[in-house]
Amino acid sequence: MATIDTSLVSQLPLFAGLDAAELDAILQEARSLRIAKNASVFEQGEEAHSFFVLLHGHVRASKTTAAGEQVVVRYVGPGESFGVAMAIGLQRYPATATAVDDSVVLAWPSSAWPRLVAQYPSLATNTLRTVGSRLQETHTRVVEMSTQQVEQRVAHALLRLAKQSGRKVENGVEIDFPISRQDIAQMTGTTLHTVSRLLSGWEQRGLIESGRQRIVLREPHKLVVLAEQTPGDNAR
Amino acid sequence: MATIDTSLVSQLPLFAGLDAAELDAILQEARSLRIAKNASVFEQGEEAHSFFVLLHGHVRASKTTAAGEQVVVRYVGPGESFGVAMAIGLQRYPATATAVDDSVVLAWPSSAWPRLVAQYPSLATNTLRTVGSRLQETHTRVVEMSTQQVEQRVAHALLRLAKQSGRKVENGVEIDFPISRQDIAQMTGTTLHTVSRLLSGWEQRGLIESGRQRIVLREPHKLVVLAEQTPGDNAR
DNA sequence: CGATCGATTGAGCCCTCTCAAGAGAGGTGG
DNA sequence: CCACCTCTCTTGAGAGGGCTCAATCGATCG
Repeated sequence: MATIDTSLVSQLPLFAGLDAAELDAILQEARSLRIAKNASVFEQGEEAHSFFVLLHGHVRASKTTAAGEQVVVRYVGPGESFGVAMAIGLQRYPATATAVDDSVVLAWPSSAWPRLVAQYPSLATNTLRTVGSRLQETHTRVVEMSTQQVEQRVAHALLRLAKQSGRKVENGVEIDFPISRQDIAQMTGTTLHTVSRLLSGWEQRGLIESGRQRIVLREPHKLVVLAEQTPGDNAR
Repeated sequence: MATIDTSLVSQLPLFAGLDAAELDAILQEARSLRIAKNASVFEQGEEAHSFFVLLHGHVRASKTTAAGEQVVVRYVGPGESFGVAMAIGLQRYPATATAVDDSVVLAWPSSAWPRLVAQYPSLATNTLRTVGSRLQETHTRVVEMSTQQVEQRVAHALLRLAKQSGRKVENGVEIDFPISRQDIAQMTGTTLHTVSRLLSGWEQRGLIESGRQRIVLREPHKLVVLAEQTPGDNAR
C-alpha cells in the first residue's frame, strides 16, 4: 500500500497543532479507500468500526426513521472528518454515509482512537471544535425549521450548499455534486413536490438554472433576499 | 468564600476519570453563584467569559432570531455543564441561559479552559462526549420536526422533559420546573395556541393534569402511544 | 385588591401536503 | 446502436393541519 502523502492532509482542522512527524505517525495507521458513487461508507446501526476523513468527493449522511422516512443530516466535503461515533461515545453509527460522487476516504480503526487521543491531545480538542460547530449548525437548522416557511428554508439550504461546495461556472455558482429535489426536501423538512415547484418558479424568474440532479445559482443575491424575507414581506 | 464540597460533584460526567486531588485542584478555580429565578446567567452574543456546571435548579438555553423570535435550545438540569462556548471555539455565547428556578452554578473563567484541558486531558474527552450527545439529541429533534406532526412532537417533548426532570407525585410524574405553553411551543416549533389546544384535549382525556406553568403526566404510556402515532393512525 | 402574565377558545384562512398522472433524461443490455 | 427501463422531475387538483387574529378568562403576585 502506498504511503499517504502528508502534504495533502497537513492543513486539515483535525490535525491542527501537530508537527510533521506526529502527523506521519498518525497517517501510518490509516488506510485509504475508494468509494464508488452511490455506495455506502457505513450504515446506520452498524458497529462503529472506523472513523474517516474525506479526501475527495462528497458524502451524504442521512438518518432513517422507524417509519422508513429519511432525513439528510449533512453533506461532507473534502477535508472533513466523519463517522466519529467512537469519539463521542457511541458504539454504533447514528446515520448512514453514502458517497454521492466517486470518493476517496482515509479510514482509521475506531479502536485506535483512545490511544491516538492519549498520545496526541490536539486530536480531542480539534474534534471538540468540529463537533461543536456541527452542533451550532444543527441548532441553526432547528431555528430555521421553527421560524421560517419552506421557501426561506430551501433558499437558505441552496445558499449554504453553494457556499460549502460551490463551483464557479459560466452562469453563476454550481453545486458541485449531484443533488436531487428529494435530497433538498430531506434537508429542509418538506416534500420533493414542494421543492420542485419552488425551483421551477425560481428558474422561470432567472434566479437559478437546474436540471437532473444539478443546480446553478445565477443570482445568489436575489436568493439571499428571498431567504431573509418574512412571511408578510411579499408585497415588498 | 467557602470551599466547594468535592463529594457533590465527583460523580459528574465532566469530571469522570479524575482523582480526588485533581478534582480538588480544578474546583479551587471555580466560583459558586446563586442565580435568582428568571435571571439570566449569560446572554446570547455576550463575550464567553465563563463556563458553568449547574448544581441546583434548572436553566433554559434559548436562541433569539434576527426577527425577534425565540427558540428553546434545551433545558439544563443539575449536574450538566453549559456555556462551554470556549471549548468549542466560540468567542461569544450562541444562546441566552436563563434560570427558570432559583439555581446554583459553578463558574470557571473561560481563560482557564485551555490550561485545564492541557493539564487534565479527560476534560476534553468528557466534554467531547457531552457535546456529541447533544448533537445526537439535536439531530433527533430535526428528524422529528421533519417527519412528525405537531401533536407527536409535543407528546415527545413532554415525555423527554418528564424523563429528564420528572418528579413522582401523587397522580403521576410532574415536570420539575415551571414551564409554560409558550416554552413548549418554542421547543417544538409551533405556537402557544396549538400547544394549549393539545394540552386541553389531553387533560379532558385524563392523560395529563396541568395548570399555570405546571404539567403532570398521568398516563405516560398513553402519551407514548400518541407520540408514536402515524398521521393515518387516527382510526385506531 | 388590582394588575399583569399565562391559558383558553373560536373563526377563518392559507401554506403545504397528499394523491395522481405524465414527461423527460440517462443508463443499460441485447 | 437502438430500445427499453428506471429514476428524476413536473404539474394539477383538492384537502387539511396548524397558523393568525381576536377576545376573554383565570390565577398569581405585589
